[in-house]
Amino acid sequence: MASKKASPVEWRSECPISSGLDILGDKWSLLIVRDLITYGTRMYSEFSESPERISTNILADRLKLLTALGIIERVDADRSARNNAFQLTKSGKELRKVLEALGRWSYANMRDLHPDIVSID
Amino acid sequence: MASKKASPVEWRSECPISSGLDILGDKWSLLIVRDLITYGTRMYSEFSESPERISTNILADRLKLLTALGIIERVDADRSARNNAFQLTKSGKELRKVLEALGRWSYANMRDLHPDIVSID
DNA sequence: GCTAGTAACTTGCGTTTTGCAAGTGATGGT
DNA sequence: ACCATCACTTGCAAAACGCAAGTTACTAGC
Repeated sequence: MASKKASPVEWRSECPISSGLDILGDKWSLLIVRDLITYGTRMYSEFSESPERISTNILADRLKLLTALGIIERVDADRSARNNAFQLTKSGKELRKVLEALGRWSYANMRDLHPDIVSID
Repeated sequence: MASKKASPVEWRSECPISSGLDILGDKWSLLIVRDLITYGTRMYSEFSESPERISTNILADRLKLLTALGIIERVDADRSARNNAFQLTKSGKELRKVLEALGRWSYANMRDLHPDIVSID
């Protein structure tokens, strides 16, 4: 039978900010997006090399979720996982503005508490 | 003795995006900021009335953290907690750009998965 | 100044999510 | 065909969350 797939997310309200946080409101999802903006494409094992050291179970989970939401995809949709990197979809690329705003805010406002913070590229 | 207060946050790296997520990377902190942008000031119990229904223990925790980080403050710094609302600091107000970027992204990109989502004001 | 009412938290406890380490299994280069 | 290695899974301990109920302490009215 045709399966009516539930949304991968529980939406807490109709507010777009709340809805954005329902998806991206954790410490890891936007770092995956950041890496893809920085490097263009990225293989599974490469994500683990970023300085924040995401663990593989969380990584697998988030890659699945971001794929289900249409934010990232495999570079070659038809090939197996091995040597098949991830890249941003159109929707994922549009997150650049969000990341820039967040990065700028952090650099401007957290330097007192976090002196080593660097400016965004 | 003079206490050397540790930073309220563990910074995972020097990256400003990662650092922003160290502080704000959860499902609730930015909703508190959203409410303060919307209403200007807000009392403790009023936060619980927003449609996402934050529970009081999480609320107390986040208000403490956001205060320690200088993102929010009491309207009257000298008065007791009762009837003493919260408001954004200068640094908190600058988060408006982040929220706008996030809200716009969600509205533009999540409408398929979340048909009831509304546009940001 | 005593007291009642209520805003502002705090506590306890069960559930979910995270973090770490170790394990598994497919694949593609030689 | 072999086997190194990439892409995950699994198990389990620790932390964070969610809910309901309890506690503290202003403060307005008497």
